[in-house]
Amino acid sequence: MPTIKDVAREAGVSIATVSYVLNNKQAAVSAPTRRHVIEAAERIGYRPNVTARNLRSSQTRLIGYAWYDAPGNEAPSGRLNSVLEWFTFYLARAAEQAGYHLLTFTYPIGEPEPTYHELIRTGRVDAFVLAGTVADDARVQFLIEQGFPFVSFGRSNPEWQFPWVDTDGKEGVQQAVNYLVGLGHRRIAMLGWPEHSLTGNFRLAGYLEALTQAGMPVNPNYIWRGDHTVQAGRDAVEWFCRLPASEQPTAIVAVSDLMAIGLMQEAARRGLDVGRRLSVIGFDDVPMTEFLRPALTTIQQPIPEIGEALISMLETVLNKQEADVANLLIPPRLVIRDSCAPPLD
Amino acid sequence: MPTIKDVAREAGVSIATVSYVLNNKQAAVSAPTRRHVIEAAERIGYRPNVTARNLRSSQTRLIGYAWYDAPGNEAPSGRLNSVLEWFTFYLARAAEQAGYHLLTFTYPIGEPEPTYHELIRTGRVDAFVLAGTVADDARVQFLIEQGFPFVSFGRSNPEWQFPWVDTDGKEGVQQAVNYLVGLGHRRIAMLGWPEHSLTGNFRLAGYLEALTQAGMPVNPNYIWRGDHTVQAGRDAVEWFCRLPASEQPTAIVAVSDLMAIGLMQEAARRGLDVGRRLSVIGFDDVPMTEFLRPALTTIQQPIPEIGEALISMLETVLNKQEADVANLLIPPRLVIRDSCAPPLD
DNA sequence: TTGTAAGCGTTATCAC
DNA sequence: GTGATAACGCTTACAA
Repeated sequence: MPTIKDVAREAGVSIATVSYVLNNKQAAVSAPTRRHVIEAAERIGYRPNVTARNLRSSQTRLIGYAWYDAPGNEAPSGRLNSVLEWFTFYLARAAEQAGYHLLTFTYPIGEPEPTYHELIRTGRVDAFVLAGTVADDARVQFLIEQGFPFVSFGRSNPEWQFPWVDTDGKEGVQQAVNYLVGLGHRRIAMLGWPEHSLTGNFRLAGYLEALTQAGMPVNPNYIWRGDHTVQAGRDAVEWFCRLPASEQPTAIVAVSDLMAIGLMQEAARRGLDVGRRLSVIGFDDVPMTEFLRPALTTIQQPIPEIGEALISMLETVLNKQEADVANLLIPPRLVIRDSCAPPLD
Repeated sequence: MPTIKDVAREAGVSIATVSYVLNNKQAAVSAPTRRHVIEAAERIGYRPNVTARNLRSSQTRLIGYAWYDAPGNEAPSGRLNSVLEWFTFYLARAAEQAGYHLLTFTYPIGEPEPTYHELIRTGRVDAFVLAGTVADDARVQFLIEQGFPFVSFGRSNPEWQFPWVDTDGKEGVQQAVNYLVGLGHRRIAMLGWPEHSLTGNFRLAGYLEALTQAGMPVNPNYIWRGDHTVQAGRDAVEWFCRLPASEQPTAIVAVSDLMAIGLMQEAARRGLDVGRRLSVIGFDDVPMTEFLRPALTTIQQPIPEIGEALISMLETVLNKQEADVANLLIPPRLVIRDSCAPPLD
């Protein structure tokens, strides 16, 4: 590989001049010299060595990103959060446009700190992007403690000050419930996540808010909590079907597409015609949803925007000494397909 | 961050000695000195700076991996190849165990070379891992041309010599067909990919081979080709249903789970009881498959092994001057679930 | 306007 | 056994 010395020799100037020209730093380089340098660089196909540049400027232009965060994600059956997978593409692309690359890594479940710490101490990365943060997230806590730059896709404890971007799950579910109310539904149920789930609680809050705004009472029987699995969706249907016929919900909003799929499966199995007799709305717009029968109406996360927002936020964090913490809540979009209809009765 | 100088000062030795001890290179360091150095390093929490080390040893310990390779992969509807997504986890982990990290990047569809070239010329990575290679793959061709180290998950043109690991798709489909034959099926169809698909052709070869070995004739009507979409699966059912009733297949092997899902959907819509009246086998063992009704019998790719094999192959490529090209075909495994039964008639 | 040279944090060659 | 020191390829302060 040609080095800066080769360019200098080729152009008949010093390496400093080459550096000036190629970095557009010092304006005071004569036009002819500049041209010679550029042509020489072009001629011998010179590109600055990233490692050397990094060493000199004590940075890496690498952003650490751990792909797998939730327990159980290793087996195929656990690998169902396609949203995060889709997310990485946009994150990587946004990073590249900002002159960074993603360094993706893994860590043992439940013990993130050593891995993050090692990456920091060896100067491997300039910053981290977190995803799938939870309440009391150990990574957030650790990175705040270390004072190491990071941004997060997802919130954590409200008392922790750190830069994050998140989907406004509350707003999303509100849209969904409003849509169902507009369709004429009065018995609307919510399939949520366990109470410790931050994200689940935001989404549930949207459900409650929308009902309140519509002047509808909250029926505790209409809130069923389960894990992020297909089975939880099936269980929910079983639960709702146990209610007296006149009390059974005519529409269900699920906190995730995966659970909505379980909902649809079990409803179909029981002869409940989803999209007619029962309306279902998911959350995420996971790839599969549009191929379901009926195609699932769902709340689409603004994944590309989130990726871009995170990187732009990270640039701010990285450039400013004074990191005034910014947060960004991006409203999702209700994608209306075929799984909802006005109630039959 | 403490540097090697700090350790030297703390231990009262020179930086050379510190380096010797920490790299276990020169045996000739007295035991007490060695101990002092190790303790000093421990005490001040020293870890060698990766960038400096890399510059000195002209390597990066970074493996470039482009996540998104196939056209149409950007939109959620295109992002359906969860196998590749699952794969990355194991690839990243194997890389880490070998002392490397994955640098993930993206490139404009149809124009990979400039991105790969830039990564090479700037000395960003030591090697690449390719995935989703196709016939006449531009990346393979380019990297061979450049003589830059890489390994590939997937084959390409047979006349090109390069290190790859692949699932033995032929063997996998043979297993599937043998299983169906054992169940008593005589009218077995295959849902394949278009003719230009290398992977598709390997899998189809398994179908043909198995039929031949079972002494069964090949009925051209039993081979339907389509894209890697759910819709292709639906179309296939339509096609097979157009055949005279006595000729209609009692079992179908699909070249991918996604297409098998389309198969199942359309069959169900037509009242064809999958798992009883019609047997279906997929390929990949994508996450969703076990939650389908009936749970899909499918050919599971040995993803973790492939990731590990690739990294171990890459280490060979990276360490040997003389890169004698190795290839590895790993047999997949038939995962029997509920979508197959003996034929009814 | 351009060149000299220091220095980023290592590793490794050579003295001693 | 251990310590100076050169070198990796670059950026940048300072000198010319």
